Amino acid sequence: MDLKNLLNKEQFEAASTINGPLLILAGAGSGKTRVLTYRIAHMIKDHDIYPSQILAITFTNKAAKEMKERVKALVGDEAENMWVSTFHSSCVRILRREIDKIGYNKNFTIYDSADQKTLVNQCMKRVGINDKDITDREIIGKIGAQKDKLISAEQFKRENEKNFRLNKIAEVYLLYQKKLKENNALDFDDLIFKTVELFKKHKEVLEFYQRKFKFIMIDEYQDTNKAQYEFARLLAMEHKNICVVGDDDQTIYSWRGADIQNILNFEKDYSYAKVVKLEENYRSKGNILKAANGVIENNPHKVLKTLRTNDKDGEKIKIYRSYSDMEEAEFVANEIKRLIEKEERNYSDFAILYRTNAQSRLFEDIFIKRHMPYRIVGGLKFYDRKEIKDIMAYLKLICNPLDSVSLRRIINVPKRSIGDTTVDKIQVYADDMEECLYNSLLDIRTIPGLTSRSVTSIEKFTSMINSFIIKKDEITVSKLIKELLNKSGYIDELKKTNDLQDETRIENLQELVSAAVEFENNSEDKSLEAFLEKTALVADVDNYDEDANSIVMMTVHSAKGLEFPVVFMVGMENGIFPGTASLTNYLEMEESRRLAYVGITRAKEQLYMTSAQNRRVFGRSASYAESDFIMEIPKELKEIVNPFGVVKNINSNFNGKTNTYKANVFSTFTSRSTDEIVKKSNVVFDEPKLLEEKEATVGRKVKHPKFGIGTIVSITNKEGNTHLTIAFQNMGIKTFRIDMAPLQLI
DNA sequence: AGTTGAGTTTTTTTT
DNA sequence: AAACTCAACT
Repeated sequence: MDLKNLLNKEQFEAASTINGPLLILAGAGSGKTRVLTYRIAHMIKDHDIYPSQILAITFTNKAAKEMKERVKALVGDEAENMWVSTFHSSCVRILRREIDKIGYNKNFTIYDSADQKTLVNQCMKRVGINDKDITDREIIGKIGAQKDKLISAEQFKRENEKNFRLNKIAEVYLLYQKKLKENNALDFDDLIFKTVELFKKHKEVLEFYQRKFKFIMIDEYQDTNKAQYEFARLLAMEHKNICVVGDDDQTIYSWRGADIQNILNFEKDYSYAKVVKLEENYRSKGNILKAANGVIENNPHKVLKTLRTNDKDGEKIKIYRSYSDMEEAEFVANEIKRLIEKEERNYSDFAILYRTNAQSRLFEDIFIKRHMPYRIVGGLKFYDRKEIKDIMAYLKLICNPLDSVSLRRIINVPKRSIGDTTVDKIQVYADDMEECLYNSLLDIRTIPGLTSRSVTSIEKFTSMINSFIIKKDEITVSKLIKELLNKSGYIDELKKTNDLQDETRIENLQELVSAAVEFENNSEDKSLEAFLEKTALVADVDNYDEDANSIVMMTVHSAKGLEFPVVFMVGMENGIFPGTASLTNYLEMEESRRLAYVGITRAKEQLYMTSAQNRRVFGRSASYAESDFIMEIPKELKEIVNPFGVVKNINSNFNGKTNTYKANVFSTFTSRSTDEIVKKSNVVFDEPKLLEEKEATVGRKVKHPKFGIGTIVSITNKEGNTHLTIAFQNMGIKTFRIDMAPLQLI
């Protein structure tokens, strides 16, 4: 292959380095996917490497599919033998073959977050935790964080004997793991955790996969956690042919355990590692790239790379601030209409990016009203809908009768007069006999104290499930679902009501049957197990089709790795983006800023940033100041627009008045000179004037003579007096009465 | 056992 | 504003 002509110098360097550890620092839009695909094609075509020796890990299933397709186009069908998938999918594939060695059955069930929640709640009850003291959320978070760090329940318990609270959590963690095993189930984090455990406990298994995967590639390496890092390290130990790609400025998953150190320490972890930087951006116009750099520069970070482009500057970043959130949505809709007419754009050229899923609502409303086609990626996923989850629970049970979480979910859905009390009695019996709930159901006649009505119902239920267990390998998944919908009485129950929602539910279930048919047509392995696996591990973004002609809306997180001609970043307000958590925690703030960076760099040609002076949040009205991230974009790169498309340049009224405590404001956020920051962020210091009540809004920055500068994080009313809670940069969080405190607006 | 209604909570971000 | 939870009712 003539790589030299297909790639630029750095890209060539990266793609032609096959052996040994390689770190590719790839800035946004620098063509890393192109490099990775050519690198693989080059390995197969020019170095006679078997595709089956290649493991490539991507961040989403969509990226995996795309990469495989592109390699296939270059080298032909033999590319099918490569493993290109996410960490989770690769681990499942390994575990399906080997998990019996660590005491699970190969037909294990994957628990989604709802199943996980149910089970954790069961465990909490058993351990005797009042959910007022410790919430399930906190426990689920803690358990997940431990698993991401490869800390087992036993180890976590040992390390926290002295801390009452953590010790309680550790007890839940222990019990939770025990129950997962009894149910023959793994949660998402377990998929990675258990694979690493398997590798560590069974040398021969590890050696097999080490020998198999002589060449390993990992994309989005900056977002790997400890467990994923370890998975890769173990596999690469033998041959050391590991190539990782990433960008430290795009770490946006630290809340999921992603550790930026993984990429920063790569050269330490793998000696003689070669480092290649891809610094030429082929995606965005000059102004967009400069804006992105302007923002990310406010993070204290090592400058590992500098992105540049040869493209024209293009249009300025358009800034719009509306009166209300509804007006913001209207503005976006109008702009899209205008650009479609004036610049002959298609609906599919536009993306609306926000920080939280809940923000899609208003945009959805207006697009419906105006008959503009749109799609939402993320939010309530198809497979998260109640009716779909119910049917999936049936399927999980049929596959793995040990799965009592799924069993309990559907034993009385639709209503079969098997209530909680009855199930609890059977559960007690099952625990005594040390067998699974389903087995006890089969022994129903030997269990004392049940009404004859429930016994009959249960026998009817088990004989139905049994018949499906027998059938599951003989009929197709779609056929199985259809029969299930009828025989279980699920559809009948929905048809009985006049509820409009139930009609939608029936449609959704038909959609599920279609999804099964599609699966049968496209999948190599057509088993029920494969279907469940596929549905458990898909992200919504995996189904995003860039060719459909509609506006797309999603969170900035989901948009990672994607690009759009015109991007609207909406809700750019302190308190929304960055969120409130970022206002009090500088690490959160830095992550938010990276998120903003990711958002900005999604845009190819035009970028809008919009905000609203007033918006409804939790049904209450709230007002937030314009996002700091907008201020961080150098003023010569942006222009203010109004609803009529009129543009005006920003003639900053920056009065240059320096202030002694400015250093305090920004010192935690940046290592750069404060004067420079002040110029950049357009901060204007007014003449001393006390803060008035109507000026106090969450997210606003204020000055206190003693504590310096802080951000208002909440406003409450106590006994007729307005109290402000203010987070100071260096002095912590304080609460004041607005009419007493000598506060000054900045 | 199942329904209704009041009261409570929700917002990060996802495999 | 909507979705969810819990307790008192039928």
